[in-house]
Order: sequence, then C-alpha cells, then structure tokens
Amino acid sequence: MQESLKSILSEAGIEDELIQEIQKVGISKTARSGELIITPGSTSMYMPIVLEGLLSVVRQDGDANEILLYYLEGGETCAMSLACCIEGKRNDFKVTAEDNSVLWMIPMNYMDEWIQNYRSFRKYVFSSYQTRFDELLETIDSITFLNLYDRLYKYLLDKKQATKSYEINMSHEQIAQHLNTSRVVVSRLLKQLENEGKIELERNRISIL
Amino acid sequence: MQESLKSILSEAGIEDELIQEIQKVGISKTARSGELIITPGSTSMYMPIVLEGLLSVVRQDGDANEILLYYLEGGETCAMSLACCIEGKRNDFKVTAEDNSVLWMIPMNYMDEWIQNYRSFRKYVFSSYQTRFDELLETIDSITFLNLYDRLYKYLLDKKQATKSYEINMSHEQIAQHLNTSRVVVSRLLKQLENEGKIELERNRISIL
DNA sequence: GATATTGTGTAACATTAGTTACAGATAGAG
DNA sequence: CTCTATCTGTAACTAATGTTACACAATATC
Repeated sequence: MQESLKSILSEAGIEDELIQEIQKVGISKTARSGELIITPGSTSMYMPIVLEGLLSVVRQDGDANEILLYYLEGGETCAMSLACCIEGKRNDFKVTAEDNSVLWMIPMNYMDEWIQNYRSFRKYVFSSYQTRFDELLETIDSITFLNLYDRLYKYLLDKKQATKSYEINMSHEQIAQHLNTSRVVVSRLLKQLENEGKIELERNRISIL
Repeated sequence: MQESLKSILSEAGIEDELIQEIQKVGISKTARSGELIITPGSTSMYMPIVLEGLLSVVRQDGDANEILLYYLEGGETCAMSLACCIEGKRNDFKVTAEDNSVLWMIPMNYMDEWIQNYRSFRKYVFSSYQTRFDELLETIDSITFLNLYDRLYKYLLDKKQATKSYEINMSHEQIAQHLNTSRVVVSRLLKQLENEGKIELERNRISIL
C-alpha cells in the first residue's frame, strides 16, 4: 500500500521528501464496493487520493435525484474536497466506491503548507483541478448535446474504460440513477442496444461487445 | 481603468508590488457588446481579468449547438484560459462580451512565476478556479434537474443579477442559443411566464417583475 | 423447496420538448 | 414613406422521454 502511494506520487513528480511526509501524516482507508465515502452535507477533514479501485462522484439535488459527475481512478484525487475544505464549505455531492478501493487520506491542515512550499505539489493539485474541470465539461456536453440513447452508450463505454473490464455488473436501476432517468427507460434503451448488437444483457450484468 | 484594476486586485488581497507588475506587463482591451473575445480552437496567450462589463462563457459542440456555462463579472477571471495555456491545450469554448466591457489582459508567461512567488496570487487563482467549478456544478444542476420552464426563468433571474438590471435586451433566438433549445420553444415559455405575471415582453426586451 | 425480494421486459399512455409553417408586428435602411 | 430584415405569436404536428402497471425470471432467505 505504501508502495502504490509512493509510485503514484513519484509518478506525479513529487519529491521523496514530501512523499515521506505524506506517508507519515496520512492514513490508509479501505472501502468495499458500494460503500459511501463522502456524504452530502458533511465537511471532510481529509483529501482522499485513490490508490486502488474506483470511486464515483455524484451530484444530488434536494429531492433524491442524482447524476454521475465523473469517476476517480487510481492516482487521482478529489479536488472538490480540497476546495470544499479550504473555503470551509459543505460538500454537496457524494462519493461512493464502485469497486473495492484503497485510499490515502491526507489531513486538510497540511494542504496549505505543502501548496506553499512544494512546486510539485502545487502542480499536482492544479493538474487535478484541471482534470476535474475537463471532466465536468464533458459531462455537460453529454447531458446537453446527446440524446439518452447515445448518453447511455457513452456511459457504458466510459465505465468499461474506467474499470478496464468489458463486463459491467450493475442493475438497470443503478444505471438509471447515474443518468438521472428511470429504470424503465434504461431497460428500453439497453434492449435497443442489444438488438443492435452493441451489448449483451444478463441479470446484473452487461457485456460490451 | 488603471484605477479599477488596482481596486479589484487589492480587494482580492494582492499586494501593491504585484499589482504594479500586473499593471506594467498587462494591456487593456475594450470589447463592444456582442464582440467575440475568445474563439473556440484558439490558444490564447493572455489571461483576461474583467474590469468592467460582463462576459459570457459558452460551450459548443462540433455542430453549432451551444450552451451557456456562466458569466464573468467585474473582478473575475477566466480560469479556463489559464489552465488551457499552462497545459498548452486548445480552448473549446467561446467568450463573448454581453455588455460593453473592459478587460485587463495578462500575458500567460508571467503566471507560473507569480503563482510561485505570491501567496495572494495563488489564492486568487485558486479561488477563481473554485468559483468556476461551483458555477459549472450549478449549470449541471439546472440542465439536469430542472425542466425548461424553470431553467428559462432561472436564466432570466441570473441575467438580471449579473447585469444588475431588471431589463434584459435580448431576442428570443439569443436566449434559445444559451439554453440549447429552439426559438419557438423559448417564445412559448416566455409567453407562459408573462401570462403568469412573472415578466413583461416587448420586442428585444424582457422586464423581470 | 416454499417464499420473499429484486431484477427485467414490455405495453399503454402522459408529458415535455422539438419542428415546421405561416401570419403579423416592429424597427432600420434607403 | 416604402421596402426589407428581423422578431414574435401561435397552431399543428412529431419525437423523445417519463410514468404506470403488470407479468415473469432469477436469486436470496428461511
């Protein structure tokens, strides 16, 4: 675990001195697939870095409606937590483990100091921000410019990419929630995708062809 | 003009020394209402700070469809340009003057140095990022969770807020483009808003009541 | 194995949003 | 003032998405 943290940070260009500090003050956290990691309304004291697994970041309105914003894969971090914490604002999204995952939780109070002192860390944080920004824009593109059929297919392809597996183990209901639509609509469109030879459907499993 | 730059930056907590440098290396730029400031596909060499007026930041797909992401008001800056430039990526959005506006254009090559040397500037840039981030999320909320009627009404209220005027001088066609829908649909819903006593319609003008 | 729970397929219908077509109003150019 | 551009209103229709209802299949629980 310490190993994957080290290789991730050093890949990001962070010097050994800071890596050691991050190892010293952070704590590891494991999350089982499906586990809720950050709940809306909370004010997290930690910035999580994904060491292994996959997290989803989901936006909610006040009325149980949801939409997937993006995934966090190995090496990535939740820039929102950071901003949230620096400005002392409450989270208004939820983060869930999509697979069994391992995180490195860094206490927020070190952030400011490291950003100030380490150019490499600054760059890492900036770059994280930018990646998230780009992904939000892509999400907006999908919602705005695609019809639901294309959005759903893109969703499946994105998930395939994120999990590096052509098999997706989710119910139609779960997919519907990520796309903010209803189960019936998802079933209908999935069936259409199957009829067109793009996927194969089983209970709790979709195979991308 | 130098005056408003100075007061904006000093309000943002930036020290006189840096303000003077920003004044020295930047150039002022005026834009008439409706003028295109950043075109998609370009790689800007400048980060614009809005001194006066109002800019709109619009996302486009490859097919002439558009959607408004957010406005930039006095004192705000286009964090995307910054990221765009640091990472040498091309813009994939367009920025337009919504009113007659005055900008201060800072050459990108100073950015890195200032971010490194001035904590206040770092904070300014971070805070800009965060504000944009929040506004993107709000945009996603509107698109995802609101029907078009509510989205349109929110659009009008936001524009009222941004321009500090209860009169909006736009054609239905222009509004339709910002919302990625058609003129006919906008006319229909505006009429409904008028019938419900929320607005008043004239040619090229909408009054918020 | 019987029973309960969850997941999927599908039809019928409702609602929302998009499209086409056209008439008339308003403002600007000459 | 006349002609032209643009803007707005509205009807009629189409397409996309959401909703309700129900049958049946697969899995989990007892």
